[in-house]
Amino acid sequence: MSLSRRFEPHQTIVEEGQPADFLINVTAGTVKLFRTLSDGRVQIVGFLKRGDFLGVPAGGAYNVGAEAISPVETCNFSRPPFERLLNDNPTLEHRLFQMASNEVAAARDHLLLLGRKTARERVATFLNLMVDKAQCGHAATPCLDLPMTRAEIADYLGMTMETVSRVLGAFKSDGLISTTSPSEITLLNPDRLKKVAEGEA
Amino acid sequence: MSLSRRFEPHQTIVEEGQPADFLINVTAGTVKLFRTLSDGRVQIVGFLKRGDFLGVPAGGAYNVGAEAISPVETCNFSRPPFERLLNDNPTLEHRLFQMASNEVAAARDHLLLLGRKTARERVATFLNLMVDKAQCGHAATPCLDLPMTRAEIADYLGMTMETVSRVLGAFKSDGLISTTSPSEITLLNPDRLKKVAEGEA
DNA sequence: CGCATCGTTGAGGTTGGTCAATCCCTGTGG
DNA sequence: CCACAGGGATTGACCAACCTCAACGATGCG
Repeated sequence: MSLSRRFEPHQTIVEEGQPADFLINVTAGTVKLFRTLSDGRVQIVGFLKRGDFLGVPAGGAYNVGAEAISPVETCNFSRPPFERLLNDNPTLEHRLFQMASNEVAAARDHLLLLGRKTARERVATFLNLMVDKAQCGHAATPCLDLPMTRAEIADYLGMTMETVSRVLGAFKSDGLISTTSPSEITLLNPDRLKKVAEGEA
Repeated sequence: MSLSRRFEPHQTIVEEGQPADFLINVTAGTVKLFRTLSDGRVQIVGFLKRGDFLGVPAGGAYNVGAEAISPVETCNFSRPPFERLLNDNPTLEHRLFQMASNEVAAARDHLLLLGRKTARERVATFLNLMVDKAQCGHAATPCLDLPMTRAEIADYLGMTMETVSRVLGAFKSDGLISTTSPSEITLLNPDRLKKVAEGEA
């Protein structure tokens, strides 16, 4: 009833509009979820990490595509037995309901970002978000290892990779961050970065 | 345990960050949900109509503000008894879970819109969405009566009211819509408008 | 009738996008 | 060991979509 699978970076996990036969739990790695327009424009709607679910109800088809960013392991539950499990186990459904509610809340933050924030604010918000997710935030100058490319960051933030790159460059000049490689970013001043993210700097 | 309330247009229903003491069910009218930045920028994250809920879990505080657009009636459930009701009634929780999943799907459409669509595409998408919600879509040339102002449409679409106005003007010149008053819009060519919404025209 | 709110229209500016060249790093094969 | 290829990242010059600011028109209400 549960099936384990592996995916390499760039590999497709589910395609938009595909019948949602499985409920997928990510057990390792990072996954991007996205929606696309017919001419190729992409919007990444979220990243999944260990413990996150994909394919929660929402009708008979996945409403997003999913692709592995780093090497990914998943645990796939075929739907009918899973639905039965839910019926017999209200606590589990309660748990999923909580997760769905958190997703709604996260989506609303994302909507504010895409609808109303400037490029600087978007990138700053993104960095803060990544720090929170990585739970390395207790350090005075937390250090990130981003699994995604500049283009993927751009697709998450509703901008172009060039602008992402320029803004990160500006943050470096401003002494807000430092980098060893493109994927390794240290936040030199988390407090100020939080203010930038909210448009207060 | 359940409390009925009325709100006039412009009246605040809940404030962002307020403790979420009630779960609110809209029984009549239209409500806007929004998030704001400290400098006054607003993003509307959704509209509620009859049957929609506000204040579903998501922790101890509302993560959005809510304001009446048209005269609104609500039914407020104080939280502790409602939680008990949920525990005793898995079917009800199942129902709310479905609604939350639908909300996630809607939010993802909205993210694609805000992150990647042009002004024309945004307005076209909005009109289509309103037709669907109003269920007057079976007519060959469905007619809308929008309860919200141009500024509110703009805040939903992540643009300015001027641009909304200009795009609607362009749609009129293109023969896509006609208007009797600013709030009354007839879709003269729903099929083509759908294509515009997806960037295929 | 006059005020207030909403909507429309116009002129001009700015942010971020586009297009293109270059850099950097890593892996590969001669 | 080094040349080269290829993907990602960076940088620059230019451009356009949309925003800003401001004036004006319509509608409704006291």
